[in-house]
Order: sequence, then structure tokens, then C-alpha cells
Amino acid sequence: MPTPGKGDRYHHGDLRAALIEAAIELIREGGVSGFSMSEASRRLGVAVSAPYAHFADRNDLLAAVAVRACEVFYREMLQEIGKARDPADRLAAIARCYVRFAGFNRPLFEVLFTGRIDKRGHPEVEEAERPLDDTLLEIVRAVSGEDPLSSDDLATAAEAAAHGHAMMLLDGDFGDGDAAIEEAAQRASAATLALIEGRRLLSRRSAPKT
Amino acid sequence: MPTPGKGDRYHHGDLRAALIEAAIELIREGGVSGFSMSEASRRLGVAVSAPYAHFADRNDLLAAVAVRACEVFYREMLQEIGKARDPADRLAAIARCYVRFAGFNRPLFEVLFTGRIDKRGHPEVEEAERPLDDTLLEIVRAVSGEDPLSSDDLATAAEAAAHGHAMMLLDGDFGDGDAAIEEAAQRASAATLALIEGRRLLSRRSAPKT
DNA sequence: GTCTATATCCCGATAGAC
DNA sequence: GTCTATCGGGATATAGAC
Repeated sequence: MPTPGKGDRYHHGDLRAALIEAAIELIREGGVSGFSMSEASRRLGVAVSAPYAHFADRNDLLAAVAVRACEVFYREMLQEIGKARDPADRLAAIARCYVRFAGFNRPLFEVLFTGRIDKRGHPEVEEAERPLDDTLLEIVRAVSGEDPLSSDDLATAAEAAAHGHAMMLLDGDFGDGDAAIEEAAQRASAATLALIEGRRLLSRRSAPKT
Repeated sequence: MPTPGKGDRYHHGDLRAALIEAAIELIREGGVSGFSMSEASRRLGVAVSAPYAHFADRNDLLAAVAVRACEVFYREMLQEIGKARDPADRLAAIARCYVRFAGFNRPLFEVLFTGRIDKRGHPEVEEAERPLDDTLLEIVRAVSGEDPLSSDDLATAAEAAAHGHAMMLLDGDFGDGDAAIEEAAQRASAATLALIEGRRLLSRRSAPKT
């Protein structure tokens, strides 16, 4: 009865991949804390002990979800960045992308950016995060040009603005549905541009000679 | 043995208040999800059933903590605002205050701003939040003056910036200790000012007649 | 208002059979 | 790789005595 390839009991099926999918679905329904190994097993119709053949423990499975999250986010980020040439517009595009990712891939976003997963013993996660950080830093440097100190400042401020809008979106502050997501993304983008302009203005004021 | 007033078993003591304190301490140690009625009872040396004489359920206790959080935050906010006259500086002061509150009163901040507590049947919480919202809106209006539409935009952007910095602080992105808190607060304040200036600049560009 | 005792449920993780 | 069975733990909440 258990068909090899895809069956109803995951005998010889790809239980590992199915567990990741199930975890994402559970997180969608009840947040990271709403995910449990037992419930995932129940959903898939396997024994509660089955997952431990593929993941050392609960945190190990969450780490796999986090890696997936990085991959998805990175892909979408590159795509969105490609549409713009101006560095400031690119940074705004990242903010837009960040918020959209939060709205359209809420479970992945939560695991990656609010999910406090234990990274000890999971270097894969930090490795998957690196391309994201690198890309952000590269663009931020293109925006603020010369001064490396100011780059870090801008990176932090932009990240905070994007993160703030994303959290407010997930909190329901913009309402529900796709329209809410796009509004939040648009505002994050606009805020990022305003941030860039405002910083230029203020730094010019405090150091008029430059 | 059980001394009325203050004893080691809270017989005739103020168990209700003690439970709120215990809840805050537990949240400090393990986040909102790290708080439980049973553990709080254990810490106070009372039976697990005792809390239910004062709170209908777990969520009811959390709501009480949220109300306390509003009170503390509001008080600190008023104090910080009083130091500045210029509306922009006041808004920056709110951002600074928001981040400091997150850093110095982490448990209260988490319950109020990230703690997803169920507000159904707890109008007291939303009522306690109102003064906060009102004060923010009042100051934001003073900043952006005329245009009421732009006021809402600015309020959202400022809130997002403050929230973003606060979350990054709690995430350890600025390091640990008081210095980290002050750095995050300072950055949130600076970002808020930049945001205000940048918005003025960009709106002037798109509508040069004004 | 507090206690004892209990019902009910869910969780993570492991041992050993197949 | 998966199953059955189980251990050990912790949670919420209620009933009834004092």
C-alpha cells in the first residue's frame, strides 16, 4: 500500500521535506510557539518519533525552516533590486521587499526575524544569512558613499524602519489582506527615502564645510 | 503563623499585586511565553489554584500587566516630552523614550507591544492605551501642521522607526547593558529627526508651490 | 482566600521491535 | 525509516474542604 515516491503515510516518501512544509503551516496558524513536533507528526500521519530520524530535535527543524526562509527572501530581494539603478531607490526596494516578505511569507519571516531560534550548533543558518547582510551593506555603502561610519548608521536605521513597518503590518495596524501589505511596503519604501534625504540634510547642517 | 499584612505564604497578603510582580519577573527571564500560572504560584509559595481567586485565567493576568505597562510608559513619556519645546524634538523624545522603555522595562514592553494578548473581554487595556495614542497624535500634528493625511503618515513612520530600533535592541543588535540601550535610543531619536526633515524635503519637491 | 487533590491535555525525547 | 510504547515533565483549570 505505501507507494514509494508519494504515499499517504510517507513510507519511503520525503518525510524530511514534508516536515518542513508542515512546520511552516503550523507556524502560519499559531506562530513559532504554535509549532510542535507532535502536531506536525499528527498532521502528516506519522508516529511522533518519526521526525527524529531526520532532525535531532525541534530546534533543528526550525533551523531548516530558517535556511529556507533565507533562500526565499534572498531570491525575492535580488529580483526587486534589479528593477532599480539608483542606490537610494535600491535601498527603498529592499525595504519594500522586506515588508512584502513579512506579509506574504509570514511564517518564514517570523522564524527568521522574530523567532529566537538557537543558532548554536547551526552554522548553516548564519551562512544562509550572510548573502542577505552582504547585499544590504553593499547597497548602503553605495548610498552613503565616502564615510564608512555613516554607512553602518544608515544600515541600522533602514533596517529598523523596514522591521518596524513589517511588525506593525503583522500586528494588523494596516488592516488585513494584500492591500494592507502593499500599503505597509509602500510606506516603508517612502520612509527609507525620507530617511536618506533627511540624513543628508542634517549632516550637511552639522558639517557645512563638506 | 501567616501574618496578616505580609507573610511568607501570602495569607491575607496582597496576592493579586504579588502575582503581577511575579509575572513580570517570569517574563523578564523567559519572555511572555515563559510565564505560567503554575510557575508564578510556585515562586510565591501558594497553591496553583490560588491565582484563580484573583484572575479569571492566564490572559486576564497578562492584561493586568499590560495596563501596568501603559501607566509606566505614559508617565515616562510625559516626563521626557516636557524637556523639549520644539514639536520635532518632542517627537524625537518619544522615540527615545520608546526605546528606553523597551530596554529598561523589557517585560512590560513585550507584553504591551509584542505580547499578542487577547484583548477580547479586556477593554481596560485599550482604555489604558488611549492616552498614549492621543499624545503621540497630538505631537505629530504639531510637527506636520496643516495636512491631516500627512499626520497619519508621519505617526506611522515614527512609530515604525521607534519600534524597529526597540526590537533590534531586544534582539541584541546593539550589544548588552545600559550603553546599548542609550545607543539604540539615540539612533531612534536621530532617525526620527531625519525622517521629519526628509519628508519635508521630499514633499516640497513633489509640490514645489507650497 | 487559600489549600489539597485531581482531571485533562500536550509536549519532547528515547528504547526497542520490525 | 518508521512504528509502538513509554517515561517524565509541565500546563490550565476545576471541585470541594477549610
